[in-house]
Amino acid sequence: MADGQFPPPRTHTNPMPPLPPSTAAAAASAAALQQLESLLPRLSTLSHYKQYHARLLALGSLGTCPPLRARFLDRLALSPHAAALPHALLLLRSLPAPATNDLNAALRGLAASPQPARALLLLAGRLLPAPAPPRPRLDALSLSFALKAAARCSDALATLQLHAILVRLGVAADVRLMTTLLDSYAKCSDLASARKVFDGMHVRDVATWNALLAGLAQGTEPDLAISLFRRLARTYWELPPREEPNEVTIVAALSACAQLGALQDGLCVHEFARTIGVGDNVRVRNALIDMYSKCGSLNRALEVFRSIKLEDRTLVTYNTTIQALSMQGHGTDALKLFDEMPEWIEVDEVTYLAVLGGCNHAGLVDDGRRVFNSMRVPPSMKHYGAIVDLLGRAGRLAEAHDMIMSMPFPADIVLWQTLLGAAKMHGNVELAELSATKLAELGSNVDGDYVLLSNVYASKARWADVGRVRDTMRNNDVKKVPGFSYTEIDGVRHKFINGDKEHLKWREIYSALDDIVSRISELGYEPETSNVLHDIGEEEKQYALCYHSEKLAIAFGLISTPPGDTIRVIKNLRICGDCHVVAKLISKAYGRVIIIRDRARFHQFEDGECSCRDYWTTEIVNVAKEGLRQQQRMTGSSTELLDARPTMIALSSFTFSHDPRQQANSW
DNA sequence: CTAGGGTTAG
Repeated sequence: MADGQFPPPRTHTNPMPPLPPSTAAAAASAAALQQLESLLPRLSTLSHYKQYHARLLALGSLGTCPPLRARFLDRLALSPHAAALPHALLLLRSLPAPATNDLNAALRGLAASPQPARALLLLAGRLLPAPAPPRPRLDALSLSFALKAAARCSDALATLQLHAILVRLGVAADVRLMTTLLDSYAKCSDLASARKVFDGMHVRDVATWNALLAGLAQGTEPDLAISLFRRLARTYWELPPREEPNEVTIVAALSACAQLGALQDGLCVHEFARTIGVGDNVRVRNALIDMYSKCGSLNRALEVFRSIKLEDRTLVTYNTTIQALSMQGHGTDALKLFDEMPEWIEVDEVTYLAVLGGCNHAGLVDDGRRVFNSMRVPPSMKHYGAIVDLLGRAGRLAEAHDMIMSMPFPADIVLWQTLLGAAKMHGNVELAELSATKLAELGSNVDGDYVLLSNVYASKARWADVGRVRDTMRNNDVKKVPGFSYTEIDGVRHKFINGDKEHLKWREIYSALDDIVSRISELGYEPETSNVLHDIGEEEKQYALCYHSEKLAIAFGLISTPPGDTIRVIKNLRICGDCHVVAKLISKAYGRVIIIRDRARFHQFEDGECSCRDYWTTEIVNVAKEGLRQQQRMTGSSTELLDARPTMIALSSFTFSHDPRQQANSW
């Protein structure tokens, strides 16, 4: 059958005629159906699917054999072929009376598609043109697929509505469905609701625990994730019935440790993984590489990498290890590993991001360009971000700007921030102004942008312009991104926020900082106050700078560990230029190795030098990146919506199986 | 028959 040659869609006003009641015909049809059934698993090309569809039509089986029809629809909707899903929807539309399983097949396919929001539209009856065919009853499976879709487009409102519907539908005791619900809340960044669902479940299994654990780990609560993991691990030693943690538990827990840079916890999770016998699992090992690398132990990370047999390594194994080398500034090694990847592993966009990052951190500009030019996948915004940073940082501002201009899509906020940072670094007023203009157009209103622009003006002594930027800041209610740092002492994490006095020992810490400043002043330290944004006096500026969270963490580390011990600090943003200078001087004055992991990479300070060779000290504040990404995920997934209204899934439009009065009437 | 949880990312 040629493309698009289906009979016109049937509606409830134009139903499929019933087959004649002939026993001979029925027998023949039964044999044909059996044959079709055995053919189902072997369908692969779109042509196969169309031929199959044609045969179902010819046999009249679309109406008489709903189970086969639904299974066919399910396979069709999930087929990777681009035209398969639209075809499945066409088929669904042609059914005079779709069954629950037909709907579920389409929901499943849409939920897994690049536009998951369309699954919600289908559920709300807004994907089928009027007059819509009668809609089938929903079951737990329908909601499971819909929740998956809601999670994939971070639609918190849809998750809430689906929660209401599943309660009304009487399936709120279904462990799998409730786990999906929990997961959806977590993926929509509503961790409070995810926890409530967890707490309200009378029966849980390991997947339920894992869903909450992963949600906390990847959200804003890695500390809670580790507590939850401890709770789960404890039950392992109890008598059955108990939860059996598995490799998924381990991967999620390692992810929390990686985010926190919690080496002690990470080592415990590794030990526990061996105890429960999943220490050899590749995904566990991939997560171990990441955990060790983010905890600053590149050696342990590489040890795990080498322990994975060549044939067991996956794309993620390489991506993670290349990223580990990149973060430590080992760009040449990252490139080498990239070149050594077995040819049977197809590289992806993450591989390129890791390699380009490695070139960037090591200042390998030409290698980076070469890699970018030889990319085997179309470069995304992030790849352009990496190459623009690479070129801009190296002072090749014109090339960086050309790169932005040559992109097949308009630059986003982060990209202009990158160019602005580069313009600041190299004192290019024109590009700084251009970037700032674009940032204003795009609605960015974060302190870092203004600071960079005002610094460029200040470097050219254009004080009137500096004042203008400050006025704009005052008028615009500028957002500030709170910077914080952690340091771990004897397995306990201490968190510091800029200028905070929450720590029990804050007096000692501040007095230690005063000592530090006077001691490194003898080595020639002068505070670099131009980085402080507030419109405040010089003395206050020094004060604000002096108590950056990483300085508090270093000072605390210095007074809490024996002389000679390495001080490790983790920071959420990029380290500022002044803190970088201070860390170098402390490492010299106090004979300490200081390792700071910032948003982008590791800095290892030793004897007055940093492993980044001062190539990586600008203070671009890549704020709101998470929020931005989420926003892009949502809008990206909604581009093909019929309209921009939120998908309201009206409770009143459903029939509920436990209500006999409504059950009889299937719309 | 068809469902849930996982690592890498400017």
